[in-house]
This record gives sequence, structure tokens and C-alpha cells, in this order.
Amino acid sequence: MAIQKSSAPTIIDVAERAGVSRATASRAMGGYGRIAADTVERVRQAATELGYRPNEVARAMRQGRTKTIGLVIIANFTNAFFDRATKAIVDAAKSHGYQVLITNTDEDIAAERQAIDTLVDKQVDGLIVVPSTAAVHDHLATLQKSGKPLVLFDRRVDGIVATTITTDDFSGTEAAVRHAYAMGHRRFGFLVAAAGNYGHSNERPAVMISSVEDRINGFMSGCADLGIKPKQQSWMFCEDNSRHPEIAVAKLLDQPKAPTIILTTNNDMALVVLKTAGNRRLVIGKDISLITVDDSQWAAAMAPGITVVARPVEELGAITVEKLLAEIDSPGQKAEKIVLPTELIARGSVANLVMYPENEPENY
Amino acid sequence: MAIQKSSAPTIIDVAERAGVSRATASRAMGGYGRIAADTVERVRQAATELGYRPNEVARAMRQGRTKTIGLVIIANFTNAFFDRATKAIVDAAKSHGYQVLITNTDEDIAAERQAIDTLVDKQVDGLIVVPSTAAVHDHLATLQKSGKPLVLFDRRVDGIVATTITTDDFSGTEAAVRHAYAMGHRRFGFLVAAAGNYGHSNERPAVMISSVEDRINGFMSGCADLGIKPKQQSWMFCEDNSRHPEIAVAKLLDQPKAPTIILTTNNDMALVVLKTAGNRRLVIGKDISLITVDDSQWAAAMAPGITVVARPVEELGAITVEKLLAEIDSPGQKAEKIVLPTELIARGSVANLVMYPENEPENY
DNA sequence: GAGATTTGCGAGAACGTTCTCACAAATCTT
DNA sequence: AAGATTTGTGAGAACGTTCTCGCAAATCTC
Repeated sequence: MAIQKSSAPTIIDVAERAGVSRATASRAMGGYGRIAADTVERVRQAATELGYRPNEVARAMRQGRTKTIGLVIIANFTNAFFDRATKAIVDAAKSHGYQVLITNTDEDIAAERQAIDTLVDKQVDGLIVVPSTAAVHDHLATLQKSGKPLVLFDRRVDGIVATTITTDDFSGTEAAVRHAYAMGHRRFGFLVAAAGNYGHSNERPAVMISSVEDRINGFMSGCADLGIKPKQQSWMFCEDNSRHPEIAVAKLLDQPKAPTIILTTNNDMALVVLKTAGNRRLVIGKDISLITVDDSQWAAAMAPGITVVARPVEELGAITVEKLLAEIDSPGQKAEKIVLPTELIARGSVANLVMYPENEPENY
Repeated sequence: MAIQKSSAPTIIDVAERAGVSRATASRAMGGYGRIAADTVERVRQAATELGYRPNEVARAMRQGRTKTIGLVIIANFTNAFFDRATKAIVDAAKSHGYQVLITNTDEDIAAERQAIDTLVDKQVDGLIVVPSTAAVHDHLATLQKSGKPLVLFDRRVDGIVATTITTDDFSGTEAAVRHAYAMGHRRFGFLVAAAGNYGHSNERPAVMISSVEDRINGFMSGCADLGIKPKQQSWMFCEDNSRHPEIAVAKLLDQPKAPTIILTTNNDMALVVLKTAGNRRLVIGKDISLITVDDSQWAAAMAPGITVVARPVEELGAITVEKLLAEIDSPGQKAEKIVLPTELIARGSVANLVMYPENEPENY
């Protein structure tokens, strides 16, 4: 009568059943080293009979690699960008035989530090980090010094020399301004997401996330090129996930010469504009226009559709994983700054004002 | 001159520096067993100086637990429900000191099998699975037989005795029907997501996911109670992530006596209704009404807001993790079927037709 | 057919931790 | 003060795998 093994079979059980040594069994399963073809067959047979599955923890311990990468990302409700990115990264990793350990930081630097520590403790082979701020990066420097491969996603951090994958938000936002201008808009509202306990204000915060920085610069560049003067621009910086965006939108709309179009730097902000417009019975694409960064299914499905600056999320994720794995496989890759193009997708949320001469710049 | 250690310090390095044995150093760091207070102090000091961090892989190997749970989930673009659930689960796990390995199945049973195998190989302490189908479950049975804790999320699987956390979609959908009826609607379109290569049809597929099954039953129960006859109902089953939903919606709307309201079983379908309505210049909440299952930020922000059956995603995630950890900590828990309540959130997407007598059931 | 090479396999160490056990020193008991 | 107990520590095994090394048998070389 066979003795009931309580726990899962190990390579030793397989070896015994096949009548070979541990080493040989391991070779047979791993398909490496010198080994006779019929021995492989015998061992594989025994493994199947026992339902043997290699213990990846033990393997990781011996080999010093876990085939796991860590993802430190922010995940909030509405901003589907990071959700889509997460999926893209998980899928890309899987296709290369890697699994992903995910940690949310909710844009909190303390949580980010802790997440990195935890992932390093778990011996991930490398990390993909969406840095929650550009201002603090000693923990990233420490991480790099330890030799752990690191790739930054979506946001640059000056002072950290690491491969960084971002999108061309400068050009994207600039294109948005040009499009609005071409549609006859001359008074621009600009609603900028600012992380942290910022509240809302038309004063620019000292430190901004690089992607937002790029959008700001793109906006300014577009305005400068087209001769849109400061008095034609109303800026509002505010933290998302609070009531501040609603107040900020109200302030934008309640000005004597309210903007005809609002540009928002993310979906959270765009939804607030939508909501406020709805409450005031303002029709999007008619009474008030809107362009936002990041495409989404709802932006495409709504009537009218929302004009957006779309970013290639899936490619972004795939390239990020590729670059990280390259560094894992052969450390010492040179740090690259990869910038993927953005695309303006014009839908119906921008009213066509070209027939209304009172909007001409002469009036300013 | 100190010799430069290339790799991270181990407990042995700490022990040497503190002048104690490996065992003592481990006790000091782990805070267990008999150990003198000043020894603890000395070891901790040495550990800090060296920047020692315990290798969780080695610890996992020795202790037979990884403090990691596996999540096998479907993740598609629009249906934010699972994205939110993922975040909820990750956060809940973290608060209990667990990390989460995530794998997407994209509703594919082969991918699901493979994902489970991979996670088990990685020695996760337990799994949370969103089963992609109720029809196949031998792999889940095998998993359970191996003794690995398993909790099912959002979908029941008959034939598998495991703790299952779902929502009361029956009551939710029934409430949606009642609400629509109260608003004067008498012709109902029902757009049901069906996974797999189903195409679109008004014939009910043989096997459905339990949550969708519940929604169907809730719809039928509501109709039966209110005396809504079959000829007042137009059903459409179709697979999402394809063009079929668009065709299905078109068929619903192109009937001689088109429904005044469409109920959809998920956000994907709702967005298709939105899109089709927009293309046809039908105004939501006026020319055509809509209720969908699952709330979202965009459903709340749109004008008009979309009336939804909301589900408590965060609680769902938290309870799921709790139940799984309970089973991990003390195996042999009895399998529970936990059903959390849903809530109908009435917004503006359901037109008030009570003034229009031609919609009375007498006309059918 | 004798030496050189190749082939196949096993013994044992190693990865970094924790845990069991044993034992000496310190403290308590009466 | 002698025995009993408690306290603190270290030696060594164990987790399951892979990898290095050595050795015997088989095969090749001329």
C-alpha cells in the first residue's frame, strides 16, 4: 500500500520513482546538461505520474532570480490610464515568462518607499516605477546602487539616470491648443492636475510631475506660437481626488470673460468639467468645449465624443517590460529616454466657433 | 580596508558583525524565542549599519509560506469593475502584509488554467479566482484537492465548494426593472453580455456566468411581477469586445415597436448603447433610456447621469481577502456564500414617460 | 588495442533563512 | 549550598532546487 504523501511531490520523489539521482532528475526536467534521451523520458514519465511541479521558490533561491518583476504604480478610480498600463505590463511580462507583483502607492511617497522595499525583499528581478513625485528620489538612487534593474514609467525624474518611457505630451497638448484655435477658440481654460495637498490655485506649484510639466509647456508653446496672450488664458492647478477640481472649474466658468474651451490634463479633471457643465445645463461641444489628455472608451462613446490627446498605452507597457528585461538579462544597458508619440483624436466636444468674429483676438 | 561585498548582506554578515551566531541573529531580527534584550539591540544595530534586509525568498522557502496571494482575474478595457476590484484586493492584501501576484485571463479558460498553475508553482499562499466560465471547473477541483486555499470572486461555480463572494445582482436588476416601470416604461430592451465566441442572438446561451444568470433572473422576475409580457421584452445576447453589441443594439432599435429603455448587464454594453444613440441623434434619457449594471465615474459625470445598479466593489475586495487569509491562517474553514447588496442609483438616463398613455400595457 | 575523448550520472555543496535541540551559565528554591 | 529551573546561545539540519565536480563506462582515434 502506497504511503499517502501529505505535501506536494518534490524532485526527490520524481528521482526515486525514476530510479535516478536528484541531479539527474533535475537535469531531465530542466533539459540542460548531459543526459541520455531515454533517461529524460523516464524522468518525465515519473514526474507526470506524480503530478510533479517544480517549486519556483526553491528554484529562485538557488538561481538567484525569481522571474518576477515589481510594479509600483498609482491606481485611482477614474484615471484608466494606469489601469490600462497595468494590464499592458502584466500581459507583456507574462509573454516573456515573468509574473508581476503589483503595489499601489496612491501617489504617496511614503507608500512608494515601502513598496519598493517590500518588492526588493521579495527579490523581484527588477522594478517598474511610476514615481509619485519628481522632488524626492533618494530611494530610487539607493535602489539603483543596490544593482537592481529599474525602469521609470510615464514620468521622468531628473537626477536619476534610468531608462524612462514617456509620451510626447508636449506635442500632444500643443496640438490640442492648435486644434482649438483652428476651431475658433480664443479664450482658454487650462485645468492642471497637481498631486499632493495642494488645494486649488492659479499659482503654479514649485515641483510638478514631468508629464504634467510637459503638458504645461506644450500649452504655453502652443499659445505663444498662435499669439494667445496671457489674458486669454485662465489657469487652474488643483489636486484631484478632492472637491477642489469642482471649485476650480466653477471659478473658470464664473469669470467675466469665461473660456470657451477647457483643456484638462487628465480624465479625472475632464469628468469634473463634464459634471459641472451638466449641472449648469451647459452642453459640451456647444456651450463649452473640452479637450483632455488620455483617451477612454467613454470619451469615444459619449455624445458628443470627447476630443482627446491619446497615448499609446499598450506599446508603452510592452516597451517598458522589454527594456526592463533587457537590463535584467544583461545589466549595464545604457539608460534611454524613450518618448512615444501622442495623437490628437478630434471628436465633437470642441465647438466650431469660426463663424463668430467676436471671438477674434482683436477683442483682447 | 573593508572588503567590498558585491551582493546584499545576509543574516550571516549581521551575525558576524554583532559577534553572535546565525541563529541568535535570526532570533534578534525575528523577535522570537529566548534572547537577551541587549543582544537584540546589538544585532539590530549591526543590521542597520549593514543595511540588512531579510531575503523573503529564503524565508518563504524555510517557512513554507510566501506572504503572497495570487489573483486570477479578467481585465478588459472598459469594464472598470475588475480594475477597481483589483485595486481593492491589492490594497486589502497589503494592509494584512500580503502582496499580490496578478494574472489576466481575458476570460479564456486555457489562460486561466495556466495562470493557476504558474501561481501555484510560485507557491502563493492562496488564490482568488474570477472563474471565466461556470462550465469547466476540473482545474479548480484539482487546485482544491492540493490543499491550496481558494476563494471565488464575483462568480459562483456550481460543483465547487469554495467560499464565494458575489453581489445581489438578482435584486439589483429587478430593482432596475421596477424603476423603469415606475417611470412609465413598458417596452424593455435587454442587452446581455455573453462570453466566448457567441456572436449575437436572441437565443439564450446554454451556460452563463452566474452573475449574468442572476441579472437575467432578476430581469425576468421583475417583468413577471409587473406583468410585463414577453412581447414587451426584446432580448439580445452578445459577446463583448467585438462588433456584435453594436449590431445587437441596432436590431433592438430597429424593431417596429422599439424598446423605450435598454438594460445592459455591464458597462461595455452600456457604452455601445451610448455610442449608437449618439450616432442616431437619439438623446439619452429622452429619446431612449438606459440602465446598466456597475457604477463608474463617467456614468455619474455625464449629462444626463446614467442610472446604474451599483455594486460595493471595495467591500467586495476587502471581504474576499479577509476570507482567503482566514483560510490560509487556519485551513478547513467552512465554505461560505457571501452576497453583498446592490444599490440602484437613479440619475437622468431614464426618461419619465408617465404622462404618455400610449405606452400603457393595454397596447400590447 | 591502447590511449584520448566523450557521455552519463551521482555525491555533495550551495542559496539564506528558521527551527529544533542540546548545553552551559545564571538564577531560583529550600 | 546543592539541586532544580530558567535563560541565553550555538551547532546543525532543513526547506527544494541547481550546479560543480569527479568518476566510470562508452566511444572514438590512429
